[in-house]
Amino acid sequence: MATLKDVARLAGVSVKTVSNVVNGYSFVKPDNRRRVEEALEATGYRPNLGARNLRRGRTGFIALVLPELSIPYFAELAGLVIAAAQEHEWNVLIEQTFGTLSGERQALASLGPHLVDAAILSPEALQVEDFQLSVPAVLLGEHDVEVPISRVGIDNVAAAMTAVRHLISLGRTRIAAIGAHPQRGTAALRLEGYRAALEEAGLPFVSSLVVPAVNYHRADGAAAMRALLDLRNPPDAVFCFNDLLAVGAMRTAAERFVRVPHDLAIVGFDNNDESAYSSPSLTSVAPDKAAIARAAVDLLRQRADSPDLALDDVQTPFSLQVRESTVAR
Amino acid sequence: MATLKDVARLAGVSVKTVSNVVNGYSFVKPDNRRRVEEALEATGYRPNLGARNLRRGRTGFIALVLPELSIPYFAELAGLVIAAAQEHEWNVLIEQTFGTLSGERQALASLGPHLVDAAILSPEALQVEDFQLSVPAVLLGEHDVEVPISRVGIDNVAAAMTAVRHLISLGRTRIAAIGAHPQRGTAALRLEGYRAALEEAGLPFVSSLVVPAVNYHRADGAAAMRALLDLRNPPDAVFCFNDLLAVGAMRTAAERFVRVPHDLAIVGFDNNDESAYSSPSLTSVAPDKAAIARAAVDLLRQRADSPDLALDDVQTPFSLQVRESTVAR
DNA sequence: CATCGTTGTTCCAACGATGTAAAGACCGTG
DNA sequence: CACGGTCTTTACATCGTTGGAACAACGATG
Repeated sequence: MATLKDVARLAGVSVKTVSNVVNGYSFVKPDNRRRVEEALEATGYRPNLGARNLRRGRTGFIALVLPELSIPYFAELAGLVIAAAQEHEWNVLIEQTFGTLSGERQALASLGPHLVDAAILSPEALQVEDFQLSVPAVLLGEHDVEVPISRVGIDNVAAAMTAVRHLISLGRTRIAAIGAHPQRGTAALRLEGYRAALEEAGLPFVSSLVVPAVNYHRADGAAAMRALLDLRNPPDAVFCFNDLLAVGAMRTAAERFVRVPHDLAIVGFDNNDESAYSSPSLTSVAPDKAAIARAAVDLLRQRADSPDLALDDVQTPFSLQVRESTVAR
Repeated sequence: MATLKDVARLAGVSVKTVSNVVNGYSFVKPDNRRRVEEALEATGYRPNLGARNLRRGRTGFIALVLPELSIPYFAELAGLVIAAAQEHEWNVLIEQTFGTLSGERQALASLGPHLVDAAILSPEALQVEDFQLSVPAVLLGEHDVEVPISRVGIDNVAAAMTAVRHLISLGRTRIAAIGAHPQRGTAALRLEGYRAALEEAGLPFVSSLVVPAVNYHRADGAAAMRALLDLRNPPDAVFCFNDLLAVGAMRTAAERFVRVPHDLAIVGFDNNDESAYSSPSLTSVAPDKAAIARAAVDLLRQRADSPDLALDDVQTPFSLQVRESTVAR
């Protein structure tokens, strides 16, 4: 592999001059520039990023800390983050925490400043005291605890209200919620939105219609739905806190011969790609994932360049994708 | 951020002694070792990976080049590769090619030896002449062209035969195939297996029942299924070359009121997580993704340590997950 | 023609870690 | 107590790059 030295020898100039050409420094004689460029071409020179970053004090990487890539929402988001990072000449390092506190702590611990320039975090269990980071970071999604980190995400309360209002507008009155979770900040906010929409419509808040979910996997949605259908007075609609839960719920409904959407309307959250193709297709709250990815990376780029910018809180847009899983009674 | 120098000063020893302690060199006096360890603890020292790798000539990264993270198969695989790489102290850099030749060439070009120690490739369009790599690499999946690179994957012909034999054993006789593709090596192999299974059973090969797919997305499966249902004599079973195509096909069937599995049995390929939760759930060829990830990383570790090991071709196991989408006539 | 500013180039040091060689400490032995 | 051999530590160079200072060349200016 060719180094600057090799190129310099071939072009008959100093190493620094080659470096200047590579980095687009203006004052290089046309003649030398040509010779250097020819030598670069001839040797197929590619800068050694390790060395460059050692010298510059940057690494060229950002970390993306998320629960699990096998969860479609995070996979889709990761793809978008990678694309957005590329435009800032950043490479993305993905760390999976599997949603556990220890996994998250471990991921954070490995985020020394020599490994990454910045980090995008999507934690589920972290405590306030864990957020002692040595690099600029941004939190994806809202959390109910106050942490000294910038955030990017949608307004979860408003989004949940939109979903539940939609169900109410269809004449549904016994609306369940799947996905309550004592630790998750977003869960608390979505529950708050659910509650607010019910209240607004004068519907009672029935605690037996609120089902927790340990994880947010399909199996958890299926189990929660079983519990709901076993109630003496089952719901006529369900608001699921993510699409996987909704898919699980739909599966249980099908097994129990409960007709979706007629007997049971279902709304999900995240608008996964798969949700447009289920039968029936799933109505879902659709955060603008590309906007989230872009905003997060942009925010980090700014913080990486000037570290003491104030905290920011970027609200990205969302919409409600109405599909077959919700119709009027 | 503390460096070896800081630790050395604090412990009252030379930089190299600290380095020796950090790297587990045996001959350090207990007394010094203790002092160094205390100093390491006190300063919270973490090695600068850039510098270490510059010196050692390795980067600590491997590349995972794949079409798109939003495709569940690759997302699941990526998660497993990351986990497997972690055990070898490798970080994974994901590059998306979006299945285009230019995207793949670009990804390959960026794989200089100073960026990554090795690479895992999942190409779709690359030509033989593109495989001039400067780092050890392994190809995921089989390809019909011969390339001088080690491979890891299942036996696609056998897997396809297993799927089609299953349909035949259920009494299906007009079996379609969705996913033919002129460029993709795996497509050719799966088609070969499809053909072989038909022949073995004495069933005719009907070319109108073989539908190509440009991409392997859900929409392509839906479109292909529409074409099949428009035939004068539509199929009673479909073998889809991946689960996304199968999900699309199921969706079209539902829209057209074709009953799956009774009127139409469907088999997919990849066994995505979502396939267990569709209604009906999807029978699918299930490659052992964890085994693939592990084998690929292990193989690269060996090649990284001793670069001139011979080419290898690891066959990983697969099974057929029979679910609701296939029953006897 | 001495001086100056501009332009272009080179030399040197540094980023933080590690391999090498050599020096130093320490032991037992003759 | 000099010697050799085994531990233990250190100084130094080095990986490939870039920032800064120094230097060199140049025409223009007074």
